[in-house]
Amino acid sequence: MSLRYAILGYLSSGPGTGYDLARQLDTGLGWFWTARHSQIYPELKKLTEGGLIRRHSAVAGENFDKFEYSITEAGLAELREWAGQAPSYPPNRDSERLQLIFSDEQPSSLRLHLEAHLEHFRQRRDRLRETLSSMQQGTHPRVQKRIDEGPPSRADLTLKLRELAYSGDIARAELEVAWAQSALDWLDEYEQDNVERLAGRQPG
Amino acid sequence: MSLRYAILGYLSSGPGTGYDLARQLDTGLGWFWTARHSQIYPELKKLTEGGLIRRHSAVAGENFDKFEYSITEAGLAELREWAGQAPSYPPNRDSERLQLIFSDEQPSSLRLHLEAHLEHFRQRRDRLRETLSSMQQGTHPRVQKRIDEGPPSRADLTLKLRELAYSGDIARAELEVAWAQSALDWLDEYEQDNVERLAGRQPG
DNA sequence: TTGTCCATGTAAACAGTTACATGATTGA
DNA sequence: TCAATCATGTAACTGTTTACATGGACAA
Repeated sequence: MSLRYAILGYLSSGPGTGYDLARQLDTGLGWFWTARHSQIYPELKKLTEGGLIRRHSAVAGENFDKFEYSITEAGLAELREWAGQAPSYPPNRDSERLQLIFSDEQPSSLRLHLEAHLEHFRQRRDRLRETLSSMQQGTHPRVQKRIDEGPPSRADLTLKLRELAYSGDIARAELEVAWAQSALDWLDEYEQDNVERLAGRQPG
Repeated sequence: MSLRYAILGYLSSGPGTGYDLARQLDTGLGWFWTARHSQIYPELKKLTEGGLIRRHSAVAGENFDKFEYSITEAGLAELREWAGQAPSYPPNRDSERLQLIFSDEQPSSLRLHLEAHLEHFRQRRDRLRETLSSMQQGTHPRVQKRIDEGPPSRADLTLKLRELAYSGDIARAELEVAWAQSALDWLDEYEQDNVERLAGRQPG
């Protein structure tokens, strides 16, 4: 249900094509929503039909047009209305945790599990840091465009809220890294104990 | 795709009805997966057809039978195989963050947003603490059943992995609480500054 | 007898992923 | 001219939610 607002939000910083959106949302890097182009193009159509965005042709090559979309006043109003509502939280679904608690018959797979977790969130943390850093240095094109071309009264808040959001996500990733590290420390001890127990049983 | 494993995992601690599963998964409380009964009953049928669980009648009232499901050897093998794989992480989708970064034109809604966030994760933290606590005290029926009736070699690990999982989720909730609190502190200052700025402009 | 919980299903709609499909532009 | 990237769509499938539907058990 948030895809439409992710699109409206993106376009609220300036016009863009479906392809632009797909690049932003496909990877999900530096962004808070993900979607494939196969979901984006139909949604752009719906938003256009609803009058929340407008579609116009733009030159892509010599005899080839692309379509740019711009947000309308109605779209801006709907985005603001949505942003001002209290957040709602989706039901928790965490397959990593499920796998973890049902590994109690195969502790041998725990190291793989925890190391993959560690690596995943290290990378996420690093990419989030890079993105935040580029925003703070003014080299993030889209955010800088929003700051430069939006109403001056908004500029400070634009950056501050991104900092809040990204530093929060960075802290989340750091927490996962620390969690996995302490779990791996425990696992070292656990496996050491098991080795000693087996050695004690069969000395020599 | 994890629903089948959530079900297999639940049944790996002992037999249960579709209704039992629905109660566990409907609220998602103290659990890592959520589903409605409308999704559970068809999935139980599929799993039965695949030979991963078995269905048998059990007495519910005088002239009324309910259906109990038990995991089969094939089901246990599939559960173990899945649990041993490296975790994979779904693409990030976070409507709360989207709402936050697009509130830069309506700072007036930020307090509502942050207070709702704070309250949501305070409650989640408290419920997770209660669940963990009941497991550690041996009063969590389902987990205690798994510990008591499973192979003794598994018992320590069953509890330890639940502790890892739940304490990790508790730490996540605590992080969100701390994040929201520091954001609210910033907001207090921000609004104070604005009041002073307005007062400075129109003194008296 | 009335309301709450126990108990089990199906149907329609919506959201998201994967696969299919096509063609232009640009730089090496 | 070849590969990578730009650019735009549709179709089929899977997963999830909401709504529809039914009926027994049990306690106030």
